[in-house]
Amino acid sequence: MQQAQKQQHNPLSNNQKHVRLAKADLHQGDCLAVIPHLDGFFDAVVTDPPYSSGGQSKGNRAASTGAKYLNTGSVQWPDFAGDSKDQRSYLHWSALWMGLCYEKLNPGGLIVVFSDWRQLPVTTDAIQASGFTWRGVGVWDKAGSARPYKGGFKAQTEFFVWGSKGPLVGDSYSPGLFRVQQKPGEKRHQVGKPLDLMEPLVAACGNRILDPFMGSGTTGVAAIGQGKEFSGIEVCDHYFQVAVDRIRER
Amino acid sequence: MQQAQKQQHNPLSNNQKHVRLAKADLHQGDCLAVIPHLDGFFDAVVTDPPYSSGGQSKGNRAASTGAKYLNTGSVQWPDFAGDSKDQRSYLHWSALWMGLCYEKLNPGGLIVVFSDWRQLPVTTDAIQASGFTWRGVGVWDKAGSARPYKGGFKAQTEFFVWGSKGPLVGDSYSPGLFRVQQKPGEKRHQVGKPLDLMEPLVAACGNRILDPFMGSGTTGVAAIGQGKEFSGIEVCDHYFQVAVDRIRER
DNA sequence: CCGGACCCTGAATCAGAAT
DNA sequence: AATTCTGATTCAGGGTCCG
Repeated sequence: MQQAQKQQHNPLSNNQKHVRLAKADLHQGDCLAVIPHLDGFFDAVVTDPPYSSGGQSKGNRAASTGAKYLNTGSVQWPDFAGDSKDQRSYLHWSALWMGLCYEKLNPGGLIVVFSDWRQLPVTTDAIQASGFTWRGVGVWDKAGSARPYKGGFKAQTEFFVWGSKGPLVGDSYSPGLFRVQQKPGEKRHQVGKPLDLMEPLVAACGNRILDPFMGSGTTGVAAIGQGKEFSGIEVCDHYFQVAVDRIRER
Repeated sequence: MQQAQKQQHNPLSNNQKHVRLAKADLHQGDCLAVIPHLDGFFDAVVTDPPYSSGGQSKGNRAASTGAKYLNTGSVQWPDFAGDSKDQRSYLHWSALWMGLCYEKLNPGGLIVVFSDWRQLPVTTDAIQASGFTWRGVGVWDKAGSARPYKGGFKAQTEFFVWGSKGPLVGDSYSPGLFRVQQKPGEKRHQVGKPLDLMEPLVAACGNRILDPFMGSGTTGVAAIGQGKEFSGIEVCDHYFQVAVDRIRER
């Protein structure tokens, strides 16, 4: 019986780190505490929050993410935070951080939020509750690389819910489905998204992009690679460092 | 003729049409009235109900509802701006017909219900409210054949919500995404699904299949083609005739 | 008449295997 | 491989039966 290695994150803790690069502004801390202090306004929020989906019981959800989502004992991932909420508090929490993002967006700004099938209804509720106009559900097709599902249909997709702050202003035309295989060696986060997936999403957005759940920083890498400005927030110190290193290397 | 119209709303009226073929049992009438009188039990419900997106304009949804929603502590689904009554009654109606289907399913029976992105949250609510275990969201990729969306992401997918009556009993392994182009010439119904899409869905199911919103009968054609038994219900007389003719031709 | 040991039951939880 | 299933185990609650 190990002592819980999960550290509690105090939203108001002031031991936040802050790294400023040429086109990037990276914060370590809880996004609920950090977002209100960000400077200026953004054109888009593109993010992949913790899903809080694993497990049916409180105990399962509270388990370390490393254990929860690990299938083969091959790789050890550091835990990530914020993955232990039930549906009600997930909704409330989602509406909170989305509401803070809303305040920091320019009119017409986009929001793009990833979700798995289970949290999809909650995510669409939250995006509307926080003031956005919900405009659609996009699909990430993992190109079949998912567990087979006996007697049913394989969960080979994840979803992104998207919307805007008022009328749309962009003039890009993007598909609503992206078929991208996750190459295991490329993964820097247990549940990280492939760069090939994030690049077209970021390309659909304006110039200044915010990711309040930066993780290993793939959204940032995509944004900087397209010459855009990026602000990222990550609560977990380990992944914050990974993101800083990756974005600095670009 | 006039008399028939007058009696149309009586569930037990015997001027509903009923066509019995070798492997097919086709009813013309409102599924809420017809389902309770169907004989025996089914292995699966595969259907494409009317999406009822009427009355929900983007302008309505654009209004902010955050305060209202966050103040209602115990609401399961949001009472969002504008024509929320439409959403609420769509939910109620969906839960009604799904509940009737539930009664007619064998243990472990599957339910597969199509939805567009807008009704997706309501459909997942309804499927659970009517007793089913919600197990996933599958995707129909229309292979790009959809209107471009300026400043956003093209709605090139529709979805199917699937679940089961208790533990799964089947042993098929199906993908969770189907990429099928709708060939305009093939369409027999304004929103009909391609046969190439319905065939693998039907193949994932057991032997006896029910479609309470038969439309032009594509689900039935797929089922009969696989040697399964099919029962279909369609309220609109025109489409009922189309379905009878198509299934008879098989 | 009361209290406590005892059993029973169903729900919640947990470990392990399979996909 | 951003899980699900099974079966074992724990645990709280309620009832019974004596002391």
